[in-house]
Amino acid sequence: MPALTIAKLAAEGGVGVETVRYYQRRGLMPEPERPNGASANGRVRHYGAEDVRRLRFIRAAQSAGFTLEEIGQLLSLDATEDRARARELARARVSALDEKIRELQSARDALSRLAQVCEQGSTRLCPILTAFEP
Amino acid sequence: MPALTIAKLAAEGGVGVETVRYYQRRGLMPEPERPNGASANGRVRHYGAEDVRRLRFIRAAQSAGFTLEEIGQLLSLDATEDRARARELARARVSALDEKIRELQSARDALSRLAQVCEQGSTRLCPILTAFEP
DNA sequence: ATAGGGTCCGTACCATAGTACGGAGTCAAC
DNA sequence: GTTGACTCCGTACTATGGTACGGACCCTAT
Repeated sequence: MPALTIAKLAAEGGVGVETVRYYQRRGLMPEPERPNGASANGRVRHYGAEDVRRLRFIRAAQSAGFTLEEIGQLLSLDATEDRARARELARARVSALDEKIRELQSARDALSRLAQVCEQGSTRLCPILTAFEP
Repeated sequence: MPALTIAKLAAEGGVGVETVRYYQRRGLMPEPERPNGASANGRVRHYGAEDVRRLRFIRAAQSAGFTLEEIGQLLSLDATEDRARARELARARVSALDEKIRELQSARDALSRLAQVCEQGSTRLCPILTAFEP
């Protein structure tokens, strides 16, 4: 356990320090105990490998389209081991992703066609407004 | 040209009236001339097929990941017929979409595996936190 | 001619996900 | 034993894309 400071943790997760603190406020990241020893308030906290995993999970789940709210649910499900609910959330997101992927794929194809048609030197128009029409 | 009111136009585009007005404020939708006839201020505006196309384009471009800012650029490019720039924007977005699609696909697969593993009655754990780990 | 529903317009408010700031405390190195 | 970088904490502000509200006005049907 490498005993990271918040800046190191943030770097491991590819985010800024303020973002980690924001996740703490939202209850997504734990606020570790301050090592009790001196003036009660203001001691520096340290983080370990678990925190890095958790932070990376949050980022990955975000890129999978979960909101921070939903990610909070997932994290507590992970603690309570409510498999049924977890499966439900995962399946719902898979469906949403399938639809989103189809949508992006069709947008991608439309834009790709547009770029072709708008080739420099082409005599045809560049029909931006109708690019997405079926 | 069917002469739509703003509510009909919004319905055609699948958005709310307030959203159309928001797009007008942002300069994405034209604010049609008021039919001059009576008290100068406060006449009801009418919209036609062009407006419907424009509104639908905005929604489609949004789902392709363009921001409203970029959509504004696309719309003015459409007016000026700057093909080179249009091609550039389209190509950039195609690349971004390709990457996004790959990302979503891999998230989808991870979640799909998770849902399988979290099958009810399964004796295995439901490893939410590690779902996205390679 | 009047009632109701829709429009117009400005301004305010919302949710999401951060980002910035300022003052105080802490810690490691020199 | 002080300097400089970093931490802690609360509060405020940002960007994006809307949504809501309220008072005035308009328009159509009855």
